[in-house]
Amino acid sequence: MEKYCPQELEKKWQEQWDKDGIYTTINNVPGQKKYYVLEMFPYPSGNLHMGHVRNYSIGDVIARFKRMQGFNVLHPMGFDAFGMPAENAAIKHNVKPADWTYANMDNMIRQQKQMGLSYDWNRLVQTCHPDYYRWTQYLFEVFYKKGLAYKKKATANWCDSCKTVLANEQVIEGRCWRCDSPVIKKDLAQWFLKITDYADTLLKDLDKLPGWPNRVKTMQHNWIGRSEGAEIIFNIPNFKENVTVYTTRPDTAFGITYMVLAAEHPLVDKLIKGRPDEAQIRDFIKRVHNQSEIERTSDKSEKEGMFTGAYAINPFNGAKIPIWIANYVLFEYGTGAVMGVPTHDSRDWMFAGKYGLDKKIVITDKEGKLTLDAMTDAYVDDGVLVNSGEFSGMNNRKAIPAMIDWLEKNKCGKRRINYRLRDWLISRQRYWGAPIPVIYCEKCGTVLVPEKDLPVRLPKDVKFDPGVVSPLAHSESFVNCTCPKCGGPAKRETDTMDTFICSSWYYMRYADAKNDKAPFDKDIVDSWLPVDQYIGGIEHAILHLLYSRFFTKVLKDAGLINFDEPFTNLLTQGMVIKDGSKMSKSLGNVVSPEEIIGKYGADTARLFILFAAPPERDLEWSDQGVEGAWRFLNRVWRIILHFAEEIKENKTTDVSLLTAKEKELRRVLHLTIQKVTDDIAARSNFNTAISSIMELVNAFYTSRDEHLQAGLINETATDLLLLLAPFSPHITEELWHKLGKTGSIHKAAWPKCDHSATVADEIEIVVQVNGKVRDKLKISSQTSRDDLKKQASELPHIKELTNGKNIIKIICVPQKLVNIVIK
RNA sequence: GCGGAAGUGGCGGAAUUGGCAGACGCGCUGGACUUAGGAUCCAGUUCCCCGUGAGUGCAGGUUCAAGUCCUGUCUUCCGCACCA
Repeated sequence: MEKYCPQELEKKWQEQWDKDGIYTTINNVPGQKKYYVLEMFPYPSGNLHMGHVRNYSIGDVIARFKRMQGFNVLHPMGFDAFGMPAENAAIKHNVKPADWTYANMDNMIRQQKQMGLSYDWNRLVQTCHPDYYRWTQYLFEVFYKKGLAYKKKATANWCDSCKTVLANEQVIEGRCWRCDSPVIKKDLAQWFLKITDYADTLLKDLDKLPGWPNRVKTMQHNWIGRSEGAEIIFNIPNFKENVTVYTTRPDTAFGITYMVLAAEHPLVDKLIKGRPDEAQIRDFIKRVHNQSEIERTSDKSEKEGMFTGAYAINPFNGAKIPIWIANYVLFEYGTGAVMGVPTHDSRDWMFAGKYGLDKKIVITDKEGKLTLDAMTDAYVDDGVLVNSGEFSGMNNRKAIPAMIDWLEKNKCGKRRINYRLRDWLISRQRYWGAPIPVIYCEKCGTVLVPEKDLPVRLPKDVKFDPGVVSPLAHSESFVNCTCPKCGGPAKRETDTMDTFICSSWYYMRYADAKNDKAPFDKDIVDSWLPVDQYIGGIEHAILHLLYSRFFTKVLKDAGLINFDEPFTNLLTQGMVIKDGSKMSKSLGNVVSPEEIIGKYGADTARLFILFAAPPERDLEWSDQGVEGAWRFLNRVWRIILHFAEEIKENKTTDVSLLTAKEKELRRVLHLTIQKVTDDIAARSNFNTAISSIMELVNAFYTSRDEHLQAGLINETATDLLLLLAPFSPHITEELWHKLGKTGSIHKAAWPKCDHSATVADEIEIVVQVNGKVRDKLKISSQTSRDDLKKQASELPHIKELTNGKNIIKIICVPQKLVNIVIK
């Protein structure tokens, strides 16, 4: 028998598929329903890792399955090709970022082709290509024209290793998401996208995404961080100023004993000017402002504050309260000023305790026995208002709207909804990104580069040296230009865009990847999108997935598209780990996909990675598991070739002539069809789909010597190959042709379950006594309930157990079990 | 602290609607074939005091019946974290 040799046959079929263009997708095929399956495109680091292999294997199974089910499937691939590593390579190895990036992409495409993935390569998208970033710039201008892009001076997160600023979403526990260096604060004029305008929609529309994991939705929910509360305006009589605080607990307002401003609050300067301790306070402010994210949020960092010497008036009761400055108040959130209620807020309790500030109880527990002396921490539960003027006696929850009404009536406050989400900082002081298409003219101010002049191309005369900030600023040919409005001398913006902008719309570009008149044609995009199934890592739960939702909503409002959520179903795959931790160079536990494919072939690699764990869970790499997958494919190879002669007769099964054993094999076959179809389509449980195919193969082996009907052999072999085709596309294609079948197996129709074949004549019923299995009963599946009860209770072993006991009742679950309850 | 997910054999994992716990694979044990096998095929493999036994992190509860539902609790992982 010919040996299974994947190295030869995989290459052969990859070339054949390419030649025949069997994965080329045509837009809008009449009579076919569309299905868009997409894996998150990779950063072109140079080599595929196992995480990629897992990601693409999952997507490819779905794509192939849907194609066989008759859908018109869009399954494209591309590269998120801008970003820091290309620049680092330029600095380190003196190669141009473009050369490095394109060489890496070529290599990764070669590796992807080696995996036998069914992409339509005609739709390849590379975000660093001028034909793509031209439209990224165009979309920036769409945002700008809608007032959703603006430049402002702000305290930004700065990564001193990457020499650039970062968006909030890109700071992970005080560190840079890419290089893990500590993030520091820096005041810079930066471009922002107004994602906060969409905070409420982004939050509410999470409900429109039943196909997303709850985990991701919860994370986005928390990230957006909506809270309902009130603004309260406090007068500062000595300075003729007002300060507004934001609070979610206006019901505690009579308990305010102090107020705290953020160090950056604009009023601070005025309040402390000329005070004897002004210098000390300014030192304190400076220190707080320069505190890194890590210092600020570490558990050890104490709440620290200083008194400004000024007092504000509580509008509710006229109380005079001291104004403090403290490190725990964030300028960016709310109004940058908070009220202090030590008795009903734990943080305030600690702060007041440390600095000896007053405490006043305004909410009491059910017994009304709350006393300051007995308290060891703030009382944050609900209760009844006391010491609260006209509101005393009210339930505190009910007092909240009442007290806000009072504020509005007396013009010293109002209702307010607040979000934790901040605007998206998109400027990057780097070279390898899409230039922000803006020109600064002394006469005309900020001017957009006219559409006809796009793209603003990256210059080639750039030197890469370590530590250089904004390489574009050093390129005179780039910076100096003429104003599009007045024709006078002007300067270009030298920042580039966050690469997350490029990846916020690439999935739309695939639909119409070669359009040179627009980012895409509206009708074509609307015909393909939203993406039916998106697959990627959980690490993008907030970042890419939130940004993409935002882009989709803005582009819809701009009339460019007609859908408001980009991804209908989301599958977040787990990591590939080895020896208990994530594969990484530093741990030396990396397994190279190319090596595995070289040794066993892509079919084995794909099969193992899909079989070893369900997709959402982390997957422990196992060399022995790979051997198992390899053995299984060899088993398939041998059993199919064993029956080659019978199969070539190409007969259909004559159901009327089947023996009992043949019937059983055919039953297993059709149960497998049902199970595999359900596992792929409804559950994305590829591991159990594969295990049931293995069971089918085992059953085929078991009945190998039964002189099976040629029709049944043909049916079993054909359907087996079809079921396995999405997982291991090469071996199934090879066997398909060896058996004399015509056309590509990947163009064939998915097998249908014959439900009449899945019914067993005789079934086994479990017989329990008091819930414990005591016997089993083989009966016809047609047996009536009463008959079943009777037969079960008359089993000799059961009779022994029930003899002399009272039978209280008999539970009967059809097709499954009988439970006799005795006493 | 808040929010989320998960705890099942030696290992990866299965049990979809409350109905035989451990499918499938790995590993291990034995057999067959063989000059030989680390190939292949077949069989066995939760544990123990080996029976009317125990068993899905732990302690309770509901039910004829619980890995699955309820209450409490422990552990691990992940996300957010002075957000007022």
